[in-house]
Amino acid sequence: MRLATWNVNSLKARLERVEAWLSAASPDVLCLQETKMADDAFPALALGALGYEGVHHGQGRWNGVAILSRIGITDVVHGFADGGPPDDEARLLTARCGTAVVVTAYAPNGRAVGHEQFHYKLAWFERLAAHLDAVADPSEEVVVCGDLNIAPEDRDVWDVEAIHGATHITDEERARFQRLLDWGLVDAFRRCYPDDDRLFTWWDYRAGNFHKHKGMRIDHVLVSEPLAERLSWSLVDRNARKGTGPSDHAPLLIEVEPEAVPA
DNA sequence: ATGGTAGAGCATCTA
Repeated sequence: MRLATWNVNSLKARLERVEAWLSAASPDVLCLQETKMADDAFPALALGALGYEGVHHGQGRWNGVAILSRIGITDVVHGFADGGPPDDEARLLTARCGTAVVVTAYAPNGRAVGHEQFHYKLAWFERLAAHLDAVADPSEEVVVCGDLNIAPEDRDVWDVEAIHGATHITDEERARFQRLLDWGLVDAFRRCYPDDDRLFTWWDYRAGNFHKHKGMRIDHVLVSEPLAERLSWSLVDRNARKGTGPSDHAPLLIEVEPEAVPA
């Protein structure tokens, strides 16, 4: 199974690039974040023409997440299944694709440490942990992916001193990321590149940061052990961040070998 | 120089 996650920063503005990328990269599952559209604007026909079924959880101007799959989509859950009230913001979508439970997430940015939105971010990760308990078990095939808006380590940031005191790198946020790993998930990209620093998935549009390689690794694919033990490779497609009209995020892919079938 | 760009939608808000 080939699975990818991509914060597209508006699916409407990025549809042609998404279509071209699907054809070139040929993922079985593509999780999207920041679609910035309402459910009735989701381009199901255009994506269906490429062989992908899609489910979308949106609200209009902001946020919005989707799962595209050519290996089936069932058991769709919009938002949190933790028993709490509905989230005001469309940031979470869960579905079964083939044999895997796939959770796609667009975590809150946090804006500034101590800001109301920062507390919302921390609480949002608490709910995500409870959501995982409700929809999946780490002994099965589970993928939690998306723009988590956390750089797990200092080496996942271009210059940690330059953003000292900012969001994405605080101990509180990193503890929430670690909690996902403790639940039974493996950071697939880091497992493939244990010794490489400054490999990023996002670069600010401003000040030519992409070309200066000033970015962060804030998009992640976390997989349960049954998938991690069959993980073949992972990569960030930086070419998709180039050219005219890119998202500020690059797609992140993983490839998992098929489960061995006894002869 | 406390900046810069992009998207939604038409004044700002969010990132």
